[in-house]
Amino acid sequence: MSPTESQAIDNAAEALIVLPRTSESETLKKIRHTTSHVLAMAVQKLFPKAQVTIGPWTETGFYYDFDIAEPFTEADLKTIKKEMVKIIKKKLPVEREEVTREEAKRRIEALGEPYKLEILDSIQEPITLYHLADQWWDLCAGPHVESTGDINPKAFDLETVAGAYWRGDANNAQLQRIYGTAWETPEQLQEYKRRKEEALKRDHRKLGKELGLFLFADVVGPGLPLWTPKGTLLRSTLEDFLKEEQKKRGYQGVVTPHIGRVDLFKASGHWQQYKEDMFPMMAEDDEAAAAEQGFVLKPMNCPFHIQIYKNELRSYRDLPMRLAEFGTVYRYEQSGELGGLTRVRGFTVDDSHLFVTPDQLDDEFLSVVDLILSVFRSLNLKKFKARMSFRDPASDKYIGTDEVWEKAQGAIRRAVQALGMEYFEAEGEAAFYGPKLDFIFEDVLGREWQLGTVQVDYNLPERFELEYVAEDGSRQRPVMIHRAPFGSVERLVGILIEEYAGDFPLWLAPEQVRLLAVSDEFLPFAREVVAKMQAIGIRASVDEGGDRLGKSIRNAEKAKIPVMGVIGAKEVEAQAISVRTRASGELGSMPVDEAIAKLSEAISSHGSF
RNA sequence: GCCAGUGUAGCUCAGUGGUAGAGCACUCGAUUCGUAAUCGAGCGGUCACGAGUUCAAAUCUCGUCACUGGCUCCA
Repeated sequence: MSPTESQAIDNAAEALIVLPRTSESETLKKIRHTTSHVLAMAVQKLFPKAQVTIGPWTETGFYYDFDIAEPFTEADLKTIKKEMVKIIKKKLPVEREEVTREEAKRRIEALGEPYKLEILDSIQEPITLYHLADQWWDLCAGPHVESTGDINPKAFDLETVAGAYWRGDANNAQLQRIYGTAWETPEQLQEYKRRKEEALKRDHRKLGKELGLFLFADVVGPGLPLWTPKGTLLRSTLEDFLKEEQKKRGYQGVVTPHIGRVDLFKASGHWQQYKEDMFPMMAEDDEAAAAEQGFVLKPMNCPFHIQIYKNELRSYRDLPMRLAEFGTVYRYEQSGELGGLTRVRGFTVDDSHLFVTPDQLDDEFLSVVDLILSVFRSLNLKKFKARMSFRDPASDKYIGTDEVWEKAQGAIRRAVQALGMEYFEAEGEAAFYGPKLDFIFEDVLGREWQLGTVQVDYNLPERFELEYVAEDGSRQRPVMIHRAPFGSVERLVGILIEEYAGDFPLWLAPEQVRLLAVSDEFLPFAREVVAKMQAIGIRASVDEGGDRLGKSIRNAEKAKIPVMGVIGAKEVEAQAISVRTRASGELGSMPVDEAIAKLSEAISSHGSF
């Protein structure tokens, strides 16, 4: 779990035990580094054939990768942990030795550790070895604690085993990785485990099921979510909100089909560069299939929007032209990559393609970033990182010339500098047609997901020979901006569920108000009140369950409904409801009209009741 | 796709070789109740699917599918 999540679930009372990230604590760096070596030593003692590779710290612990024929089991972890405790209790001194490259090579060869040899080739001087007394040593840069006795045997744990590729490359051998965590005190370890469990309670898959927002059905297929009425209300509210924002900024809605000819995607380059991520082509017969004549499900919306642009000869007076669509796309993600709503095979992009003149590019890019940031503000999303996603010049997975890429990347760099925002740069993260500015969020497990994105594209206008007529009558090529503030509605909903822990703000809540009758005789009045609320668009309902009040309240609380209205004899008499909110509890009786006015105001201002 | 784990009622889970259980939900009946669980009865499962071992399989073996964690990959 990362600190951003821990902050989210940290109440003042729970923050007594501080859990720093490894990068924030020299002590934890040393403890975790040394613990990973103790792990490796223990593994090699128990499994002499295991070869060591690397064992770095992570922000919450450490891991070590081994090459071993038989993968580790959960039971092995217990045995390994016992062996580690033994090593810790021996209080072996950790000794640093600086050696020449030749000497290191000689010693590693003597041990027969080919992976270490490869590492040696890739590191800079000084070359240091760390010894656990005279019993074990590893090529390592440190830092370490002074003795294995400095590791608290009650403050570390082995968490899980996993496969991992050598040097992160799927073409290389698959190694066996053991993940562990280590802290200064047993109390920190307990707190870490507690927070991890706490975080899991807000997992969007768990809450999505409990709140009845979406589901997956085996017969429909993996990674293809189905949205319930409640989940659909949530999605639509988000979509409507963004549509309104876009209307204010000169966007025009379009609608395009879910499938198109292969030829379209050949023209765009998708068929050549993106085929592996697409569902297989549908062809009428074998002959058509052989000739690559068929239809594919769209993995992106851009080629379709381009056709709309191309439909007429455009003038510079028409630009910028901003075509927007909530377009559902399909990508054939590998099975092991699917998970909840954050990674699916069919999802809806809040897509827009802006066709601009070169002169308009910078301003238009800035205004898109402004829209994205304002959307995040409205959703109260504060914990994100901005990533400039550039191409990897060494890779051949991109289309277009170096010159054009330099221009596009330059435009993004100018924009983030003009905005003075914090960002980081990542090579190899660009789309195949252009560089991006991406906005990255974290899920409950600390995994990072891209949500919003803006992309500068000189390549598709070229490939589709897009033009506009300039002031001087000449034909010019427009630049395209691809952008999606949400990124994907599915992923956004997943992240929002976790951010809010299922407690949606009033304006987003699928069910905003539930009226509870103290006994059945008050149901008619409750229905009357609900009808008034529904008439002005408030998502209200009556609990018709016939339960006692306590039970009805419990049900509404569990459903995380923001506002409850209790109705009994007194309320009917006074034409009022007794308001109870999820956030603040009982608020007392309030005339129906006043309650409705207040609700209505809170919803439209995105405030709370 | 790769490594590992999991799959029992709508949900959460118990059941480790001898013909399947609990709580909640749902239905019905009684109760008409004032801020987080009223009482009782009933319904509900080809134990993911398919093979195999066995006198006998939810339980053991193999395969398939799905999910979970990790790797690779990505909105």
